[in-house]
Amino acid sequence: MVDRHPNLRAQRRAETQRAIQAHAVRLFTERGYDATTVADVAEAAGVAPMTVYRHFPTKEDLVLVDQNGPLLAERLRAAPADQPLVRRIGGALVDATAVLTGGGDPGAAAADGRFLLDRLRLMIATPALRARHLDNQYALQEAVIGALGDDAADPETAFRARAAAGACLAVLHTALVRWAEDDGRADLPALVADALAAAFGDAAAPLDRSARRQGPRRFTG
Amino acid sequence: MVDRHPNLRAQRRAETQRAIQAHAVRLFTERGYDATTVADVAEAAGVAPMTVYRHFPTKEDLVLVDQNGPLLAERLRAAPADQPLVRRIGGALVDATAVLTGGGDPGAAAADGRFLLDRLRLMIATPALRARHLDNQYALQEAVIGALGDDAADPETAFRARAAAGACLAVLHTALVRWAEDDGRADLPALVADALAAAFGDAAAPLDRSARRQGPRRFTG
DNA sequence: ACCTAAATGGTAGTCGCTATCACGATGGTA
DNA sequence: TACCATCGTGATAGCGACTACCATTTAGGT
Repeated sequence: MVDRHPNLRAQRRAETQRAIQAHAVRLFTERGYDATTVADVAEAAGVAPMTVYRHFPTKEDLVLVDQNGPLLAERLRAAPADQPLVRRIGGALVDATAVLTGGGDPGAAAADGRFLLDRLRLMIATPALRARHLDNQYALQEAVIGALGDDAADPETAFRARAAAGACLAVLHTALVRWAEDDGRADLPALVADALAAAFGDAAAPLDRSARRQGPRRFTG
Repeated sequence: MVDRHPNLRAQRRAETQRAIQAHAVRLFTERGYDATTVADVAEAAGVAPMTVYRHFPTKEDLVLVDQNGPLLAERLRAAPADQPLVRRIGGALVDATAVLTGGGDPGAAAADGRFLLDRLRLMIATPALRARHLDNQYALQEAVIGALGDDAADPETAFRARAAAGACLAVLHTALVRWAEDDGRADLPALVADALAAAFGDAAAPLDRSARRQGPRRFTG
C-alpha cells in the first residue's frame, strides 16, 4: 500500500525525500547538528524550508532510524515460548541484527551501511538525537511486550516482561555504540551476543543460534 | 561548598528557585507540559521569564531529577568486587533507592515524595521529558562504570561493564515507572529487586540484602 | 560609607515548528 | 483531447524556546 502509485509523482517525492535526508546527514556530520539549521539543509537540497517539514516531522527525524520494529516482532513470535524471557528476546535481537547487517546484497550494504553508520554516530554524539533514540527504543520495548504474546493482562507478568525487555534493549544499545565506534567492521550479531552474555551470563546468551555462524559470511554471498 | 554564603542573598535565591520549580510542576500537571509556556511559569512564580532561565538551563530541567549519581557511586564502591557485575550494580541500586525513599523523616518524605512523584509522572508521560530522562540515565551509566573501579583501559572489560550497567539501569527505570503508576505506595527497593530478578534471574537479585526487610518500615518511624 | 558582585529585569534576535493560503503539475476521466 | 481533482511545493506570518547584551537594584565585605 506504500506503492499504490508508482507514478512519476511518487518517484519524485521519494527522490526529494532521499536528497533532503542525504544532505542533512552530510551537513550534520560536517558542521555539527546544532550548528546546521533546517534552512541550511533545505538550501543544500534545493527545496524550500517548508518542504523539509513536509517529509520529516522534526529536525531530529532527519537522522533517526528505528524502523526495525516489525522485523524484531516477527523474530520474537518465531522464538520458542518455553525459554526464559531474556533468552527469547536476546535471540530475537541477534537474529534481527543479523538480518539488518547481512540482509541486502554486498553492494547495497556497503552504501547503505555507510549511511546508517553516519546516522548512528550522529545519534550517539548529539545529546538531543541520543535522547530521542533512547526514547524510541523505550517505545520499542512496548512492541516487544506485545510480540511476546504473553498474558499482558496480568500486571505482574507485564512488569517482569518490561524489565527483561528494557534490559535487553539497553544491551542492544551498548552493542550498537560499540559497533559504531568500530566503524561497522565488527560483526554486529556477535557483538550483541557478547553483550547479552556479559549482562545475563552465558546461560542466557544464545551462542548456539546464529551469532557465531556468520563470521566471514558477510563477503561470501 | 554549596553553602559558602548562607546569607540572606543565597536564601532568597534558593527560595525563588524552589518557587519557580514548584509552580512549574503544578502548572505542567494541571495544563500539560506543552500547553504551559515558560512565560506562564514565570508569571505564576512572580518573576520575569529570563529569571527562569537563570535558575534552570532549559524548560525540561524544571522537571528532571537525576542528582542520585554520587549516592549510587558511593554504594557501588562499597559493594564487594568479587561478585558478578549485575549483582554488584543491582545491589547498589536497591540500596540507593532505599536511601532515597526512606532517607528523610516521615514528614519531609511525605511532602517531598509527592513532589517527586509528580515530577516522575510528568517525566514518564511527556515524550520530551521522557527522552531527556532516559538520556540522563544513559549518562549515569558512565558514572557507574567509573565507580565500579574495574579496569577501564581494557575496551573489552569496559564493553561488558557498559552492557551490564545499561541493563541494570533499564531495569531500574521499569521499576520507577511501576512505582509511579502505583502512586508511590509500593516499596521501591522491593520493586527494583523484583525487576532485577525478572531480568537476571533470582541468582543475581540480592534478595538477601536490604530489599525485603523494610516492608512496613515506612510507617513505623 | 563605598565598592564589588550577585540577582533580576528588559530588549532584541535566532531557530524550530505550525497554520494558512496560493500556485503549478500530475493523474485519472469524460 | 479537454477537464478537474489531487498532490507536491512555495511564501508569509506567527508562536515558543532560548540566547546575548545591557541596565538596575541590592546584599556583603572592607
